[in-house]
Order: sequence, then structure tokens, then C-alpha cells
Amino acid sequence: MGYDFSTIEPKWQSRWESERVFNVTEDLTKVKFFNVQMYPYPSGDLHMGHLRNYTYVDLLTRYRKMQGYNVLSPMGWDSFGLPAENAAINTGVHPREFTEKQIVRMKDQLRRLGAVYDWDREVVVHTPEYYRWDQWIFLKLYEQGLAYKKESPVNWCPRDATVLANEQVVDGGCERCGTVVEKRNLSQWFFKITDYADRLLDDLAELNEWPDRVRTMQENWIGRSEGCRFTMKVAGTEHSFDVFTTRPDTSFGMTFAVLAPEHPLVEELIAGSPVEEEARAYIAAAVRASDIERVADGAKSGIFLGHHAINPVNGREVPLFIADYVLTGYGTGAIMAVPGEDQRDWDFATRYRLDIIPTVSRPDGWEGEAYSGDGVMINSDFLNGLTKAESIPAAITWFEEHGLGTRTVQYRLHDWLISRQRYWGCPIPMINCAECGLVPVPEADLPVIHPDVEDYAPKGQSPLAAVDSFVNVACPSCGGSAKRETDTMDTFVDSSWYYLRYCDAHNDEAIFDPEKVKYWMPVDQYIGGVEHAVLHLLYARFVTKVLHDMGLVPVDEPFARLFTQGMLVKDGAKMSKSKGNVVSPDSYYERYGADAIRLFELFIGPPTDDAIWSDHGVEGTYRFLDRVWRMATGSVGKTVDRPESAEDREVLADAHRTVKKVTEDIDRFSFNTAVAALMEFSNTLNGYLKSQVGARRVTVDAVVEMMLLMLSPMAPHMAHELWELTGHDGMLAAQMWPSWDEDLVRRDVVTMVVQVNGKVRDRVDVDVDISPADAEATAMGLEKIERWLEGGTVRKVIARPPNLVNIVVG
RNA sequence: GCCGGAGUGGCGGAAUGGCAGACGCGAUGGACUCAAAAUCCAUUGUCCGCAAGGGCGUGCGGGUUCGAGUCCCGCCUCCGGCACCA
Repeated sequence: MGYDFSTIEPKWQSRWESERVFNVTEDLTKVKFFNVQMYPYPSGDLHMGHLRNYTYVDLLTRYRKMQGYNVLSPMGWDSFGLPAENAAINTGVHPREFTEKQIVRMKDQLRRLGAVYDWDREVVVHTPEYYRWDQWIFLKLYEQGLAYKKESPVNWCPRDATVLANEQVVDGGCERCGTVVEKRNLSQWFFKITDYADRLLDDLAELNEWPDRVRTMQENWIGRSEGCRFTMKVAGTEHSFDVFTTRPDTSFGMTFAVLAPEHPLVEELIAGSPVEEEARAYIAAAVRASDIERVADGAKSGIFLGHHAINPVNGREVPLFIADYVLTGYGTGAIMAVPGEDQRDWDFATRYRLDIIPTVSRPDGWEGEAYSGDGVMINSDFLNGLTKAESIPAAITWFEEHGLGTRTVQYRLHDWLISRQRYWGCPIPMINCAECGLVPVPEADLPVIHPDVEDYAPKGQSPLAAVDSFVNVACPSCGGSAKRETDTMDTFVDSSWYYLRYCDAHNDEAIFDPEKVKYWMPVDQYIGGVEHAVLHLLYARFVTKVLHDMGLVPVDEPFARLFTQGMLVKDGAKMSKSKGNVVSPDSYYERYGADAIRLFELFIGPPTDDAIWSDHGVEGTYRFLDRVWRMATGSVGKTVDRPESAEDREVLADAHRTVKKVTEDIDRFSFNTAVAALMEFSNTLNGYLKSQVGARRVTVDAVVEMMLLMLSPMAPHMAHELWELTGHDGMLAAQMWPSWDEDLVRRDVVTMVVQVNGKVRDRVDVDVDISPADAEATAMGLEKIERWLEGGTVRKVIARPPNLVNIVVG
């Protein structure tokens, strides 16, 4: 009977489901393991790149379960968002219908891979059951002042006709469609993530089980800078403005000052002035330009405002400019310019022939550019003679003592812009009343149901605004007529807390039962793509901290251990629909089956690294599985009953060594070498089964059993079928992971390498406990070695028994 | 520019400072077959040599060490992230 995966696979898939093998409840007698992958957007077809991730997650679910953990591995759908809406615009199919069809398809594909989940806890974002609690979270943030509406310059994608969060602007373009993002002044909803900037930064230190890469990316994104903020007066006026600098030590080198074109003071300074017209044109151009356009040419331009600012450290009056290299969104939107120590200021000063006064002594020969390195202070009055490191705090102290400035911390992180002018998202639960202003929807009125519309096309405001029955509402406060907020929430709000909902997915009284969250949280293993390093992973940490501060979640970091898998690459690009290089698993399912695909996904390379797709690879893992099948079903060699021989014992010992290796490899996420170890053992077993005397039946039974246990998380269908065929009771998934016997693993005789001057010249089998002296003697006595020693003097012998002896000859 | 990561056979990749190339793919030869597929066996870094054997070899140049793919210093190339962030 051959390896017929096409009947085996559906059989076990339905048994795992119908026998509820992977459905769990809170069980205080067991150690929990909360295994979560970043839930997918239901985009339809899964390709080989997706299957890699799903295989990793499923392997861990099955492996940890066999180790006795109470494993929760849930699944959900990030089902709000632009793709469904765009599909609706193109095809006229309602996003809900489109999305729900995709979910059905994807579930089917997960099933076909043999991926198992606790489907009782399925979370579907676009259902009122779920998004109701998005709205609830919004209200809680609003209560605490952590959600607010404000007019500010925001990123606008003209193609998707919606605003975007800073995190969703990639290389100056829209994360979704790539269109160059514009700046617009709009009134938008924000979450005040900057209140948590320090904690989000500091707590990264606790996340030891996160990849350094991700931690560094978050660190850079939060972008904490320590420095000094001080006020500068505009000479001859009542006006003043604040500047922020990380280099207060260079204040004596200030030779001009710059305001961002959008700075509020600019209007007052130019009104009625000779430069008004020129300045207005410059400002208009700067405001209109996208960020990348502003950066593009690299040349610094600006306009002298006809005013001077007073440098507080020495009273010097310096010319005041507007220039678009100063950004309105960072610091105070105004700078003191120190061309001697800042290259941007240097470039500007050179162009406009402004003074350059060095304040830090240069290395010999340094000229033609700004110097930002270390040195001794010069031209700097009371700072002269100090080093850069000494003079930064000294300068801040001076500002503080004179009441002119303060030590401050500046973040690159901005508040999270969460409102979107699109249809397919969670409605923001706010009402605008002419009498009462902004009024939150009372909790009892949640959910604010997302209404159907006829026309999904983006128009610069949410399509919901066209639904009169949705928009017009009685004010919850005064009862008068009022209008609903029609913007929807960024889908990253949905995904910032879904893992918490898994703990209690269908609670309709509360967002979740804190007791259940207490049992399951934190997520023990979180798996997903590194592309979420600063988006989702930062937002999720923020929301968890807020809910923690509210006393709802016991932990203040959601993900104890993070694993970011590499991408699957084909034809030099990440496998993706948009690149048109996807490999569909369909034909591979038909030819080789799910287990061979899974095994190849594991074997293809280190999970953290990108891997290159190879059409032949699956064939290799299929051959391996087919060989295991034949060995386990007795069609290879013959077995006999006889007492145990040394050879039998060695095969058993090898099986134990394999268990040890596979266990350690899975624990360190080295799945490719775990598979290789199993292949290696199968080669050993194959040779043993074909041995002249015949393999010993008891030994074969024992090692095949171990092999099936190890294969269970990797190639579960075949392993389960063979488990049953070889006469075992109970389902394989419910068995314990095998352990190994250290006495068997230990080798009595090992191969010792003998080197002469570091080059391997011979090998010899020795007792594992050989003493250094005996090892040396054995090595020196080898015929081949003696030849290498002839004519030389032995200077030194390094003995590292039982592995190596190195003889140094001079 | 700054911050990460990586460079090993024809290919994917292995290797707590101790036998470089495990395992797999591909290739070559053989067995089985009328033939093919499947399967099985063998070979497969490179150079010299009939062989025994030896030389060389982990991006480049140095160093530490009895011994370096691995550690240190200086480069090169590629990939990723951040970037007029004051």
C-alpha cells in the first residue's frame, strides 16, 4: 500500500476538527502557551510565501501541545480596509460580501495545509460584534484625553482620497498605492501615542525575546533627542519664538536663525513688509510640496525676512530667514543656525554668504564643511576649553540659571492619526452637536452600526456622509439635532488589540473577561512579517499599555516573544500578487500533498532569512516522506526477532540523538536543520533495515515510533496515518513529545582528529573518556603522524581529548 | 550620512574557536526495465597525481591563537530600515 496522501490528508483534517483536538479552555492545571500569528487580511488565494508562515505557526502549536502545554492558537481576519473597498468600486460587489467570500476561501486553504486552530475563537473585524469594541476603546481613550480632534497638516493620498498616518507614508508615497503623498491642513482624529513615547522606548529594553532589528527600528521611529529649548526675541518687535537644539554648546556660533515657512509667526512678520509678496509665494510653494519634493533637490533655499533675532547667549543680532529645510512638524519649527557645526546650516550659509563661526576646534586640515565631531570649545566665552561632551550640559545649565531656556526631550514620534475618509472601516463613535460641540456616543448605544451605501468611491470625505439616516442623529447630551462623525478608523486600530479578544472572543457584555485575559496573556509567541515593525507592533504596544493602565490587562507588553520570518523570493522579488511572481500551491498539493509542502517550507532555509523558491525542492521532501512511509509500513528490508546486537543498539542510540537534536533545533527556531536531522536518521534507518542479518523488529518498532512522534508537528497527516497503521491507540497529536536517554546519546567511542601544525593528518577512534596523556600518546604513535614528525622537533602538543590532538613541530 | 543584517560548492544551505561543505536540489555513472517513470547503489569544492597522497579553499587585506567561516582591526559588495529630525 503506497503513500496515498490524497485520501490521508482530508481524513485527518476532518478528524482534528470534529474531535476538537485543538480547541482549548482556560485550565489552571496546565501551563498555557498562547501562540499567535499576525492575523491576515482576507485577500483570497494563499501562495507558497504565506504557507511558510502558517507552517511555522502550526508546527509550534502541535509541538508545544505534545510537550504538555495548554496551547491556544487562534485565527482571525483583518477584514476592514482598502482592498475590499477598491474591489467594491471596481466590481460593484459589496465589500462585506467580497470579504466574507475570501474568508471562506482562505479557511479552506488553511485546512488543506493541515493548519489547526481553535476556530471557536475566530475574530472577524468587520462584524459589529468586534468593531463595537473598537468604538469602546475609542471612547475610553477620549475619556482620558488620549483621543482628540485637531486641525493640522496631514498626509493626504490623492489617489485613495484619504489621510494617512506618518507610519503609512513610505518613501514619501502612500503605503498602499505608492502615490506621492501631499500635505493638507485638515481637522482629524488622533490618538495621543506621544504620551507613551518614553514608556514605549524604555520598555523595549525588557523585550529580550524580540529581534534586535525590530527594537532598533522602533527606537529610531520614536526618535528621542535630548536637548535644550530656548526663546529668541525678534529685534525691534514684541515678537519672539522658541527653538530646539541638541547642540546648545554651539550657541556662540549662531550666525542666523530660521523659521519653517508654516511657522505661525511668519504671517505677522511679513504682513505689509517689502518681502511680503516674495515670502508668500515661497510659503505657498513649500506648503504645497510633498515632503519628498522638499527634500529632492537638496539645495537649501530661503528668504530673509528683513528682521533679526537676538542670540540670548551674547546679544548678537542675527538675520532671520524662512527656509523649507526647517520642518514645521519637528521641534518648534524654528532653529538657531550654526553653520560651523551643522552641515545643513553650512550649506545655507554658503549659498547666502552668511558668517561661519567655528565653536569646536577642528582636526588638522578640516575645511570646506561643517564639523560635528568632538573637540575643544573655542569662540564660546564661558564654554571655551571644555570638550563637546562637557559643554552641552554646561550650556543647558547656563540657559536654565538665566531663566532663558530649559532642558527638553524631543520625539520624532507624532500622534497617531486614526481617522480615514473611507467607507470600509469602523465608524468613529462621535457626534457633532451645534449646541454641545463634540459629544461621544454613549456606551449603551454601541455599536454604531456601519451602514450600507450605494457609492463607495472616495470623494475626499467619507462615503458615510452621504447616508442621511446615519449622519442625522439626536444629540445624546441636549437631544437637539446633531450629526455623526463620518470618518472611519484606521484599520491599525482594529489590529491593535485583536489578540486580547481571542482570549474571550464572543463576550457581548464586555470587551473581554479580564480573568481570561489574565490566564492567556501575554502572547507567548507572536509570529509575523518584519514590515510591521513600526506600524502594528508599536500601536499594539501602545493600546496594551493604555488598557493595562485601565486595569484591564495584567501585562503592559503584549508580546513576550516575537519572531519575524523572512520572505519567500522568486525571480529576485518578494513573492506577491502585485509582483506577479506567486507560486500557487494547488499543483503541488495534487502531486506531492500538504505534508511534502509543509516539510519543504520548513527545510528551505533559516526561518528568519529570505528564502528563494525552488520548484524542485518539494520533490525532495516528498521523496523523504515516501521513504519514511515505506520503511514504517515494512516494505523495506526484513525484520527478525533476536536479541539486541551492538548494531541494533547503535540505531536506537542514533534515534535518541535525533530526538535531542530535533528538540533543540525546534526550540531555537532552526526548523531547517531539524528536518535535516530527521532525513539523516532516515538514511541511517534505511541502511539498517537493509542489513544482511535483518533488522531487529523490536528496535525497528521503537525507532519508527520515535520518528513518527517527531514528524507529527511537521508532516502531521502522514505521521497520524502511520501511527494508526502501526497499531497505536489514541491520536498522535495527543501523545507526548519523545524524550531522549542521555546514556544512549553519549558515544563510547569517538573519532579523534590528529593535527600537525593545525592541519589534519590522521583520524583515530578512541574511548570517549581518554585522558590527555593517552590521547597524546595515541596520536604520537600513529604511523602517518610519525612521518610528519620526522626531521622536526616537537615544540608543543595541544590535547583536547577526545576530539583533537594538535602537534606543533618546528 | 546614520543604524541593522549578510557574503561558504553548480544551487538552497550546515558547522558551542577544533575534521569546512551536514541535509537537500541538480549533475554523472551504474542496477532494475523491452523501454520509460519510480526506486535503489555509487560519485560529486578545486588543482596536481596512474595511485598512495599532497597543494589550495568560507568577499578582500591585516591581526590574535597551537588552531579562525567563527574573535579583533581596516576595507569591498549586496540587502533592509531611518534620514534636511535641528
